[in-house]
Amino acid sequence: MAAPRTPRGAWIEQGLRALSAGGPDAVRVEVLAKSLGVTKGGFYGYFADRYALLAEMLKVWEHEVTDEIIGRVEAAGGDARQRLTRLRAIIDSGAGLLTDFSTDLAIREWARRDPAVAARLRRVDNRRLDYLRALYREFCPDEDEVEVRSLISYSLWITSHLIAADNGTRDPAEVRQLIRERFMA
Amino acid sequence: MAAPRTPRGAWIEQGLRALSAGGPDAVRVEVLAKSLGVTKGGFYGYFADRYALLAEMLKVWEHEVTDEIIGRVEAAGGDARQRLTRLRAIIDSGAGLLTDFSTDLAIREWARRDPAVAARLRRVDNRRLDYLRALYREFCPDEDEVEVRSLISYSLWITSHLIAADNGTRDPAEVRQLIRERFMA
DNA sequence: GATCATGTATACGATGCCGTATAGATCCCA
DNA sequence: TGGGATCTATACGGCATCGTATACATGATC
Repeated sequence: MAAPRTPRGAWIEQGLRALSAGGPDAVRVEVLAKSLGVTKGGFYGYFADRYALLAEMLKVWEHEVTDEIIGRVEAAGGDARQRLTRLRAIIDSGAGLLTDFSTDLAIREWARRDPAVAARLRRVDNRRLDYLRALYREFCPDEDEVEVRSLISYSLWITSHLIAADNGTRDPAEVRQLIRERFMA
Repeated sequence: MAAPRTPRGAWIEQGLRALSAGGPDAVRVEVLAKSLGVTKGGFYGYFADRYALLAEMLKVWEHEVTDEIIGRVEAAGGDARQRLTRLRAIIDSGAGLLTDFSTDLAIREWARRDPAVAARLRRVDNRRLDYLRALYREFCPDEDEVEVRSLISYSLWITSHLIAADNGTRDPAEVRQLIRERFMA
């Protein structure tokens, strides 16, 4: 059993890279092969077709951007405010292919044309919002307030990668910081 | 000079429809032709190539989603709160191909891989946020507060079409309404 | 009604990617 | 060191789309 020069995981990882950079349409078998320095010869040993790869990519992504990250935040312990801060640090560090927001956005766009992707995205959004709610609830007694803070936090994180504006009277990053401080109060 | 069965504008409109539905990669000349009940024969009389069409689409989009909408809101007059309400009504009605958020999102994703698109998107975001700031400023004296409200409003509008979550203790739409009421205060 | 500009259909070669088939290379293990 | 499993390169036919070239259709104008 020869060690694969290009194991299954390498195809998935490169696929996610391509997805992140160019959307689902950019995930082409021959293009991935080329960027892996290989021909597509081995690909069809791991995957039935291009769609099987896309499905696998989604599965890996879902796990990484929910359980994996939440696990890492929880592992270090601390109170809710500390964990919120750590969550933000991990997410914003962009460490890792999957916590990079580009992938998130590409999948959001993809979800609009593929119901299966939409279903998976809904699970991810629910899981993440549930986690935010749980954290805010620890120091915020009013349930409406918990909902408001969770939704605003999540929305601002998403749009911080999406809105390109830059000509307000304040730097957008400053404004976001201002908002965050109010919520941690 | 025969009246064109498929005038220039028809190609642009159909292009925007395709963009909205499937992203920039879905804007294919032959596909558009087919959906217009025509072959691509006439296309190259209007546009040098596929990229010329994409550029034209962007130009039309930019005008429609900024000047056009702002103009309509302003035309009807009223105080800032009334105009904010009307802006929301127009935007959420989804009336028209271009106020549909799908196009917005497709262009946002596109902007991540094309600097020219990114530049145009930045102009659009700036224009929209400037308008929001101007409205909030009319009844909100604190400039930080104006920035906070504008950014949250815009972010929530975007994510309302982007986040699929549905399992909180409140309906997401309710939560957004709650947030809006606080800002109009 | 003939002319002419303009829009349209059709045919073409080129390119990029798909999925399959087959043969060669490589490494583990006996 | 040879067998066998597994990964890889190459070649193939097929399909979609590109942009070009050319001939046909149609309606305005004289």
